[in-house]
Amino acid sequence: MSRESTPLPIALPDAAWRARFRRALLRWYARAARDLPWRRSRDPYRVWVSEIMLQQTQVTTVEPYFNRFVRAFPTVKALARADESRVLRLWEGLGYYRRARQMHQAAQAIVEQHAGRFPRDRDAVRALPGIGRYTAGAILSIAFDAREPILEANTIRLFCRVLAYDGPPHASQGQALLWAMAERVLPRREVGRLNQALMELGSEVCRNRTPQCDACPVEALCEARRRGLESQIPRPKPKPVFEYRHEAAVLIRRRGCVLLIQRPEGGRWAGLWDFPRYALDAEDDTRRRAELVEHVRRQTGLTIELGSRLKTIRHGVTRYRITLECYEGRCLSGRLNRGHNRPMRWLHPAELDDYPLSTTGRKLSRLA
DNA sequence: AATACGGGGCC
DNA sequence: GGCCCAGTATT
Repeated sequence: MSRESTPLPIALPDAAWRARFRRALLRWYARAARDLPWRRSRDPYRVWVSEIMLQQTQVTTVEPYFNRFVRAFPTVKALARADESRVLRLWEGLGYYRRARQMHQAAQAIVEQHAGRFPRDRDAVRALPGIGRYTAGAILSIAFDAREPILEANTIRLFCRVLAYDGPPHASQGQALLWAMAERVLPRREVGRLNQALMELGSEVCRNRTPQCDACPVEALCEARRRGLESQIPRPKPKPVFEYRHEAAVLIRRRGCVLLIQRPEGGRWAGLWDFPRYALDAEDDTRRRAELVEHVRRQTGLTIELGSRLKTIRHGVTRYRITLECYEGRCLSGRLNRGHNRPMRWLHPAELDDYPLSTTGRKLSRLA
């Protein structure tokens, strides 16, 4: 049977080139590899945890989170039987919280369907929530030396330059080319080592802004370097348009407790706890604060008296940026509105440690 | 193919 | 302030 596949935009290197490339890369990696916590063991569970945490997250950010996490949950089974709120608590500040929920769910699936042993089968791994093509390839190659390719930020940049491919790397044509390259470059054995060496080279030498071509083991094989194009490849991504908005967060106090709400399912920070927040017009201050008292009364049934403004936080969030003004409120009367669909609780400040909070919520909790 | 999903590192 | 980061799932 014949399948019509779109031809690759440019030709892939031949076998002799690939052999030279692998040899130079591995020689360099033997000398230059960083000592990272998840490289000290090939336990598939640890490899898995690291790969999930490293999705869209830099190595230096992940390191402390990884160490705490595997200490708290050393095995798949330990993770599977943990409370989700404890898992989220250890994920606090890392972002993309769906990763933590999906990893927790996947751990339970591994216990039920694979007797608690991380599966070696490609399709079984891909079937786990939160594991896509990259992460499956990374785990299978690093933990089991399966001959599986990977493609991620570092190797996209590396391959684009080596091949002098200046098309958009995330479009389907670019992805086809780069995944094909990722597969063709693999050796027969020690696949995990090679995949990690590719990422290490992309991260440490073939850097985004300032490629260190003088220190690169494959400089002589790099087509972008040969043409002097290394600083123009890959082409920068089109920037998303941000929406700017203002919100107010309120610390409402009553008898030594503060009011928390749980963020609704389906939205941002789903299921995490937070201080009540209200969208505001960025207008004059007195009117804003009067509106705020009314918002709180309508939404919670509480009558509050606002104290001083505590601080203003700017934080960048995907696709919009919030300026958050934090007010202190004292609860004068009223009770929590039962009809409101968001769960709310009065909590002692000491109890806040037991609840997974949004990042800004955690910052606010230190004021409580 | 486009979009939602976070927060911090680093210039 | 902007750009980027060991991507995945959904529409």
